[in-house]
Amino acid sequence: MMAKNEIPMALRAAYLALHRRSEARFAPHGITADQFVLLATLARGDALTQRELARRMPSDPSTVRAMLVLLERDDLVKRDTHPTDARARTVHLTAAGKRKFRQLWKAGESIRAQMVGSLQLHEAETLVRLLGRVAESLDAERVPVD
Amino acid sequence: MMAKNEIPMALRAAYLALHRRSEARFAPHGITADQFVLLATLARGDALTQRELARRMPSDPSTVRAMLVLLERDDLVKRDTHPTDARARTVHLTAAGKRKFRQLWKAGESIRAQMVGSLQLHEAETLVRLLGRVAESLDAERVPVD
DNA sequence: TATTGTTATACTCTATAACTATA
DNA sequence: TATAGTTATAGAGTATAACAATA
Repeated sequence: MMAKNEIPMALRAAYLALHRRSEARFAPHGITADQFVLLATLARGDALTQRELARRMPSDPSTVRAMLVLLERDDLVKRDTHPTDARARTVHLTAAGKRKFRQLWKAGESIRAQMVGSLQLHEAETLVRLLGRVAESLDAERVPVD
Repeated sequence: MMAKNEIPMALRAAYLALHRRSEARFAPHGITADQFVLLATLARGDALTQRELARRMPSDPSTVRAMLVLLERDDLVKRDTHPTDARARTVHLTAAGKRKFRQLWKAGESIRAQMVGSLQLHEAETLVRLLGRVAESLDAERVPVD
C-alpha cells in the first residue's frame, strides 16, 4: 500500500485516539476537548475578538459563539465590547477560567507524555514539522477547486 | 516551545484541515467524511458485524448504528442477519454503495495528492509510521488510569 | 458596501443506559 | 452470564442563511 493512501486514515486514527483520551480526561472537569482548545487559545492570546478566536482555533464563528455561551454560563470566559469597534466583542478568560485551564493543562500532561514517549526527540520534531506541512497543503485558501 | 507540547495541536490542525476539505469535497455526493470512512471500511472487508465495523472505524456501536440507518435509507448499505449468530447483523455495501464509494475515492484523489505532494516519499512513509506509533501509544487498552 | 456578531435552524456524531434476544 | 444490537435520550460541534448594528 502506498503511503499516500494511508496518510488520511493514519492521521484520523491518531487524532481520534487523542481526542477520545482527552475527552475522557477532561470530562471530570466538566470540559470537552474542543472547549479545552478554546481555553488554550485564549490563554495564549487574551482579549481576542470572536472572529479572531474562531480563526485561530480554527473553527466557525457561529460554532465558537455557541461554545462561548456554554463557557460563559460556567463563568470561565467573559465577553466585553471592543474598545474601538462597537460591532466586535472581545473574549477573555475569567480568573476561574485561568485556574481551570491550569488544572486542565496539568491533567493533560500524562497524555502528552505518553505521545512523546513513543517517539525519539528528533522524531517528535519531525512529526510536528510534517504535520505542519500537511496542514498547510490543505489550507483551503491556497487550493484550486478542481 | 518543546515538540511535546506541540504535537496535540499540530495533529488537530492537520486532521481538521483534512476533515473540512473532505466534507466539502464529498458534500455534493450527499456523503459526510465519516460516512466515507464507514464505506471505506466496508469496501476493505465486507459483511462485517456492526460491532466489528465499529471496532475498525473506530467508533461506538450506537454511533455506527445511527450512521447505518442513514446509509441504509439511501440504499448504500444493507444489513442481513448473521448466518450463524442470530443476535448479530452483517453489513455490506449494495451495488449502489460500491459505485458511490468508487466515485468518492476518485473525488478524494486530489486531496490525497495534495497532502503527499507537500512531502518527499520518505517523509510520507515516516509520517505514516510516526502517526501509527502515536496512535498506538494512546490506545486506551494499554493505558493506566493515573 | 463590507464586516462583526446574533439568531434560528438543522443535521451529524457521540455516547450512556436500559432493554430484548440470543449465545 | 456475557454478548449483539436497539432504543431513548441528551449534548456538543458544525455550518448556512437571514438579520441588525456598525465600520
